[in-house]
Amino acid sequence: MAETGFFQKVYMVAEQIPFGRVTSYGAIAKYLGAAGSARMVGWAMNASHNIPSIQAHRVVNKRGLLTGKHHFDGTNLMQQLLESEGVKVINNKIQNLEELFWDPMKELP
DNA sequence: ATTCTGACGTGGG
DNA sequence: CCCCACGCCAGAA
Repeated sequence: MAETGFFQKVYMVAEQIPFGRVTSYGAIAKYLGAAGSARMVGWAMNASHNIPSIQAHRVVNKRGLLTGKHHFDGTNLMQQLLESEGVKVINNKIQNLEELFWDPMKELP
């Protein structure tokens, strides 16, 4: 089942994000070879709503801002999930981002 | 077919 | 660090 679909890859990475860790759309995009098209990753994540295994709340923009929190069920659901994992979020922004950052290019083969 | 928007990134100030 | 402007590709009206 070598599905090379774009969102398929995004799902694969999103599901592999470790607990208490976060990554950026651009990092995933680059890992997929679509560097510069980070928006497409966000678009793929939007379609990931059908997959409960996707940890979309662990995916933020490079600044650590929870840009996609508006797409979750509630308004602060994303932040609560992150804080529940030990990630400190202040003003929709992840603190200690450099420490929590998980780079698929570096962690995944 | 055209136009705008969008879960972004980068460069410059 | 923050703010502004441009570029990326796909989808919706």
